[in-house]
Amino acid sequence: MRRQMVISSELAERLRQRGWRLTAQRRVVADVLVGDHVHLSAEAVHSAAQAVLPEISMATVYNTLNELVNMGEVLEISAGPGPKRYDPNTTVAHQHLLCTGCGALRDVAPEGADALTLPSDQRHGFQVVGLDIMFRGLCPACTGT
Amino acid sequence: MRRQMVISSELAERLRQRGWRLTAQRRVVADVLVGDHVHLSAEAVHSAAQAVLPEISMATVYNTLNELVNMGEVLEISAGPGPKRYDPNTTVAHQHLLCTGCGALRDVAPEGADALTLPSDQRHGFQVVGLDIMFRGLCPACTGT
DNA sequence: GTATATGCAAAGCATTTGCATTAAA
DNA sequence: TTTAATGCAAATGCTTTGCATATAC
Repeated sequence: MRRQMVISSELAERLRQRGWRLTAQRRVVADVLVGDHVHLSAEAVHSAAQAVLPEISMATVYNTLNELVNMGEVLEISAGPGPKRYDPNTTVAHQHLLCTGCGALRDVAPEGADALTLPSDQRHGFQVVGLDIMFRGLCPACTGT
Repeated sequence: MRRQMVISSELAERLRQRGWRLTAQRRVVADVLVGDHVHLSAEAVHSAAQAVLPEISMATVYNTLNELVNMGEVLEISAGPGPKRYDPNTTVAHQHLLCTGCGALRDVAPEGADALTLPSDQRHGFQVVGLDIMFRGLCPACTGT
């Protein structure tokens, strides 16, 4: 059994070294975004951040999330209706499984993902950079029995 | 050489037989949504529809698109920023290639897509129904030489 | 001290909704 | 004739932006 050690601002500190101006707000947002199967909406990040720093604004949360996405430290996921979600799991390649009933989202590692390629006659002259896979289904709670 | 024959309402007529109340507006929207590599925004559908039926409203376009999506006759694609797009190609299984520069979207048939599965220990109890694959890259125009 | 981030409030865009009118069946 | 679709305009939800103030460096 290992307890979760709160290493405040592991990510934030790393970004500071890259020249990121480290504010209390940014540190809190970075601290919220840790772990697997974490797919928080901006709203959820804001709530969690407010628990620590009550005066943090939505605008700052959005600004910070967009910076983290542009820096490649957080993934942005648009799935189904509702707001975008933010996924801090960038170190391990993974895909997603979405419940079309309730929107629940899980990280998954499908089999055969490496073998998946786009033949050159299918590339339409594009320079292909990456791919995202979204499995759709119903979670246990939404399956009805 | 084969000229495109305008078969007015092929889709619309089929849906009428399924009990869809066939109005001029719905017929026009259905007529706009034909072909491969067709990924129109609601706005674009509205413009194209207005060329034929000037009085058609955005609300009706959205209503109709949502019905077609719910009937499984049109696919809804959320990719990157900007509005959703609508893809009438539902008969042939296919995936998408997105230009992250300009948003251009192409239908593709990747290799190895059939071999792609989610092992049961990765399903988190979900009943898996399908999957979407989005290749990301830069189109010829956005590659900069 | 200076450049940059913050908070607020307002604006923006995409989409949905309520309701009286119109049209399909 | 009846039931459902339309158009309009207002409302919604999410996200971005402008600007004066505050803060990291």
